[in-house]
Order: sequence, then C-alpha cells, then structure tokens
Amino acid sequence: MGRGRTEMKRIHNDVSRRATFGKRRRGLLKKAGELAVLCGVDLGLLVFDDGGAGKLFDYCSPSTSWSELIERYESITNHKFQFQFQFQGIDHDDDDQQQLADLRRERDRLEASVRRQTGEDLPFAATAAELDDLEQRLECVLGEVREMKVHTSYTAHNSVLLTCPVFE
Amino acid sequence: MGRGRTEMKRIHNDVSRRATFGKRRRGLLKKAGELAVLCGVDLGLLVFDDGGAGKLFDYCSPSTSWSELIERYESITNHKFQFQFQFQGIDHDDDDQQQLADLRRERDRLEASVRRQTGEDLPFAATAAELDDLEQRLECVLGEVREMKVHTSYTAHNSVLLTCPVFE
DNA sequence: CGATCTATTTATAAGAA
DNA sequence: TTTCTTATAAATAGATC
Repeated sequence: MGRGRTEMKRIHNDVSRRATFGKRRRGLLKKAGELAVLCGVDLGLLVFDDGGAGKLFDYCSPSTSWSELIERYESITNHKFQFQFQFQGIDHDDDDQQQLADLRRERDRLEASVRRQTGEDLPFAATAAELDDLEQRLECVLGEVREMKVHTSYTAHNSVLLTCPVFE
Repeated sequence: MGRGRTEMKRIHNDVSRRATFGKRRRGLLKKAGELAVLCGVDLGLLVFDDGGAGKLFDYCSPSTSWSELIERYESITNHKFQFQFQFQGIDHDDDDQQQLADLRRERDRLEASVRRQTGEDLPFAATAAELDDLEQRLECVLGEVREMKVHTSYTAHNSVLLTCPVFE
C-alpha cells in the first residue's frame, strides 16, 4: 500500500525500516483493537522493538488481561510455561499464593484498562469524523448538565455521565 | 474498506460478525507476519474464537517462541505470571507478604484511576457549584475539540482529554 | 462456512516540508 | 527528526454462489 509494491523481505535500509516499523506497528495495533471490538473476541498482540530502547508495544482486548490470555493459551495448547519457579520460597499458605495470583490478575486487568482509557494502547488517529463524534457527545453531556441545573433537586448526576459517557 | 463505513462497535448480526471475524482475523495474522519479516522484529499475536469450538489462532514471529515472548514480556513489565505452579509447600517469606502488600497498593491505585476516568467516583452529591464547575469544564473541552476541527491535521484527540480532563 | 467479485475505504511507501 | 501529503497498493463490506 503505497507507491510501489513491497518485497516481503527484511528492509535493509535503516531509515525505511524504522519508518515502516512505526507505521505498520501502529496499523497492526489499530487493527487488533478493531477486530476485538467489532467481533467481541479476546486477543492479545505483543511487539518488541529490539532497536536501542528495546521498547515493548502491546494490545490486549478489553475485559481480559495478558494473564488470562496466557492462561487460556496454555490450557488450549496444553503447553505450560515454566517461568518464575520460586524454589526457595515455597508458600506455606495456599491462600497466600491464591491471593497473589488473584491480585496479579486483577492488576493486569486494571492496567490494561487504564492503558486503553488513556489511549496509550490504541493510537487511533483522530479523524474529522471522530472529532465530530466527540463534539456531539460533549454537547450531549453539556446539555444534560445544564438541564440539571434547572431542577431544584437531584440525587446524583452520575446518571448523566454513565448514560452518556464521553470517554468510553 | 468495503462498501460503506464500518462503525467501530460490536457487530450484532451473527452472520456478518462471523464473516468479518474470518476476514479480519486472516488479515491481521497476515499483517503480523509481514511486520515481523519486513522489520525483523519479534512479535506474537493471540486470537481466541470463543464461539462454539473455542478455537485459537496465533502467530509468532520466526526465530522466537511464545515462551520467549512471554519471558521477555515479563522481564520488561516486571509482571510475573505464575500459573501451573502453586506449590503447596511451605512458605516462609516475608517477601510474599511484601508482594501482597505491594500488589494491593498497586491495585487500589489502578482502581482509583479507572474510577476517575469512568466518572464513577465523582459527584454523589452534586451541588449547584459543582454543576457549574462541570459545565465549565465541559465547555473547555468542547472548545478545544472545536478548535482542533479547524486545523487540517492533528495526531490524536487524546491530548485534549489529557490536557483538560473533565472528570479528574 | 469458504471462495469470488466489485466498490470503497484504509493503510502506507515515498516524498516533501 | 517528526509531520504532513499524496499516489497507490491492500484490505474488506456486502452480495452471490
């Protein structure tokens, strides 16, 4: 997609390769998010940038976490990853281990959630249409807020926010 | 890409959703492979098909493995996935207690963050003053959004949200 | 279900700024 | 370098088989 076909082999020119990496990586992350949303499936994408900083890019569909994904992958493939053996720290308390595992999962889920809401994960470039949409939503909320001001009493405007979430 | 725009929300029609899932899943897998080859990077993609068979689709770049990918993911994010190995042994470590405490703190922080972004926390008792404030903030964001629309180009609307958070 | 066949929308490779 | 532009290659929605 672009001016001229692209050979499916490693791009040797450093500059082009980096440029392509950035573009395609963003595109891939975007499409991963779209697939998850459109089809309501769980998925995860991990991309390592070995150059220099050794960054990591990843996407994990809403309502799941890498912990869960890996767990499911293991159960389906029957492959067990054997990391983190802690031979010298065997727990006396199953309960503790369980709690640790639960907490880690919970944390993963929340982190993913935060990343998504922050927009770190899904670099959807704002299109005019998206801005229009955002504007409309804002106006919706604003309208409701103003209407509330008219009433003498109300319990909570949470309902407004939840009914017409701007940042969903 | 296709006849008509596609709303970025779950496709409700079963037939369309499945068709789309098939097409986009193949497309995504293909692009993952292309990115890995063109840019010579390590990456992995996991897609679960929860419908019926509960199939799994995945791609892992050449010269690496899911084990490695997960290992690297762990080392970068500092997450420890401890599946399959709940030694009911004996633990001793204060280390565990420490970890538990750390994780709880982390979780609480993230939960708060999520709540804030969702707007759940806020306004249980909306006073007139608070409504005024909210209104003003909404207008602020709305203004920025409209200003963005004037520009021909922009990168992401995230900046607006982050710069002028309504529900902070 | 997949495989095909367009009409359109997207993604992007090269350049340009 | 990062960003923006633009010509083109690709992906894919919807219809059909």
